[in-house]
Amino acid sequence: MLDITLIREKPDWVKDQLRKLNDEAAVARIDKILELDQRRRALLTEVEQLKALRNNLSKATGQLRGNKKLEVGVKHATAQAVIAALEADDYQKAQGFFENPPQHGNSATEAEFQETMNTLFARLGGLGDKITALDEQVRGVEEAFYEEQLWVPNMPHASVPVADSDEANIAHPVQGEIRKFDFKAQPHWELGPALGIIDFERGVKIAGTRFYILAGMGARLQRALINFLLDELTTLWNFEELYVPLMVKREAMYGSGQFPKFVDTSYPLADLDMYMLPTAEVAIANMLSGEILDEASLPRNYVGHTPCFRQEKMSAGRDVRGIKRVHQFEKVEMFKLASQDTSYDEMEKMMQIAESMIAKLEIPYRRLEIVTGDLGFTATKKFDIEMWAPGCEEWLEVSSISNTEDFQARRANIKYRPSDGGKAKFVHMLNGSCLGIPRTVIAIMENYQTADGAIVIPNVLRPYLGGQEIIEPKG
RNA sequence: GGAAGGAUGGCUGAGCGGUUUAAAGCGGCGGUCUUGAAAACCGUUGUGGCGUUAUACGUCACCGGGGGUUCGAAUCCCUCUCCUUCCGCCA
Repeated sequence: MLDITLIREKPDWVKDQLRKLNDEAAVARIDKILELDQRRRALLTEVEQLKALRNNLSKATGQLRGNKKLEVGVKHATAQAVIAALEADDYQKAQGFFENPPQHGNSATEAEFQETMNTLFARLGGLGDKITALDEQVRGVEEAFYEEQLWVPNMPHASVPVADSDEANIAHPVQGEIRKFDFKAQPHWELGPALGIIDFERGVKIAGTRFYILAGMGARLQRALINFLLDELTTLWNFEELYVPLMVKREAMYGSGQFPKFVDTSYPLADLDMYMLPTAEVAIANMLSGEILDEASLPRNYVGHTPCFRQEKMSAGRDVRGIKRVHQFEKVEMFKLASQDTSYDEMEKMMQIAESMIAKLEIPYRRLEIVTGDLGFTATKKFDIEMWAPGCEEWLEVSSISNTEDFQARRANIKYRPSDGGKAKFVHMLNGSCLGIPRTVIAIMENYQTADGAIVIPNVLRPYLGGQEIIEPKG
């Protein structure tokens, strides 16, 4: 969610940014938002004035009734004067009578005074009805106002290259050696079944297309990789490991920005209003919602390993072979909450961490700087890290590192108290994979394959596999 | 799954339909005193929205969430969530 003050003060600038993101629909929403904002503020001013009056009049009425110092006659005369003012819709004047009661009372009895008070209560009811009606209008306008804002993406950082499509993303130099093969490198969807470590047919049999089973050393290799990554992150890089719910409430999906725009890519649970986790980011981003953190506790580094569940409707028919794009996959996710001054430094650190893992796995990789047209909904700036897969002959996105600045923090309402004691500010929230597991498995299989279809296990993973060095065909 | 009791500011805890602003204590912050500290004393203390002459002032909302009753709700009613205790079941 954007800061409404920004939209109010620089609407044209905001629209320009949205055009860089190719989001014409959001551009149209800006005028709608401004209009709703105006209506909302006008209504608020009106209803709050009435509420202030009601508060004063109700309080004064109660005090008059219980007042033991004034004679009944004076109280009765006051009530009558107030009633007359209310009938003329002159609330200020009514208030004045409470503050300065008439000098001389009449000869009313206690019973007559109570009777008159009941009339006074009834007159105040009219004010209450007006307030109720206005409150309803306010509620309607605010709902529409909020709903519109939910569809507006984050603003790109000034440093993000402006371009329309992902084809313009800027590739940084390749790190590591791209291996030269003296035989035809096979794709993992050939290697896996031949070695008996990936079973596509039986995965599809039980769950449908884009599901698969890892078997034997395939499953163990995945588990070794996950353990390697978690161990590095927790012991070397000071990340706190989290085990999180794999199903989350609807609010969580809104908080991290998946909803409302990407409802279609989620797996809802029938009748429960809960959703299968599309990424650990959703769970971790919402974990601290509504809280105010101490600046001294920032940055907070979290790592969560979870399965991720995605419908992948957007890419129906694409990447259907192998385990590159599937409905359920493992991911080790880094998540940071940082102060506003440090978030881009923290972003750079996250990239270096992810790259250090890939370097240790000894797989060639490169950084990809994402242009405006490919930024996505929540990020101000994004880098992908890609591994080379010589079998399918493509660069595989194994990590995507985003700074969302305060966009998610506004939705989830997470702030920090600055060390100098000033007003609470929204935290900056960053997320980045380290790493996407199936694609890393693909890269390992294809880079480490031998001429006879075996797979050498990367050095750093061997301790996790009882020292085993190679996965060989059976028999 | 059943029964009962709860949920109040950073924390403890009073208030249970109107008697100035949610009492009091603890903690935090600032100050006085002190060579320094402690103690004591004084002052101060949350979040969000709206308005304005905008580090300030005014105003509205917030006592677990939502809805209702009422002229007026922390207080009464409904509902949901969570917590505690007891019973049942259980990896």
